[in-house]
Amino acid sequence: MILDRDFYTQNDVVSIAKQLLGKVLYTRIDSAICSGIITETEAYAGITDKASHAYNDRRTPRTEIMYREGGDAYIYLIYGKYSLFNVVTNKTGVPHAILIRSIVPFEGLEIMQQRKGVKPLSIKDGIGPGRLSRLLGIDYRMTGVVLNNSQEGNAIWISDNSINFPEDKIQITKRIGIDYAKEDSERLYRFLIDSTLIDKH
DNA sequence: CGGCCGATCCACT
DNA sequence: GTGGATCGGCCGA
Repeated sequence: MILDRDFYTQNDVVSIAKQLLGKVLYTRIDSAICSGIITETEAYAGITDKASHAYNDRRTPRTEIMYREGGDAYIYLIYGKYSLFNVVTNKTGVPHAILIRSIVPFEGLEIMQQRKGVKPLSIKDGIGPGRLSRLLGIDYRMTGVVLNNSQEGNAIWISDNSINFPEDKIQITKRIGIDYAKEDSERLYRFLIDSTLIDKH
């Protein structure tokens, strides 16, 4: 079941970040469908959160996407190399977003392996936010797309496939790589579940 | 314009 | 553990 606007427009971005664990992120790029089970997320709480691109109500051509109604993709380029994938949440005008930090590759493994710039998938090393976009074929130029699969051509969406894991094993920590956010870097906005605890059916 | 910097990753010591 | 890659976004002049 595909997550719809009602899911993304909930008003607690931190709660949504937790709910996204175990959901399945899909892409259809050049007709090829790939997916990964979400195992790590981070909430970014808009204008009051120093770690957010929209901190202090900073509206720019890039961050304008975050001000849209929840359910669109906010994707941006970092370090000149990596496209980081976020989902926009909350109602129009509230620039909340959630970074998807890690997945377990699920469907379309062969296609993922063939993508340009993708290193071979190995069991041991993790898949971070930059690598997961490479694997799924997500590019920062797709920012602003609606998260559904009804459109023609390329698409991104997230589905609830009833994948189970022990809720009490969710780890909650500070966010990664945002020391510049000072006191807001202390917020416990990161959620992750060990990939070995996921029941893929 | 010019200059700084980043919600990362990987090669190398 | 450390530093370099690499380039768009943002800000200040």
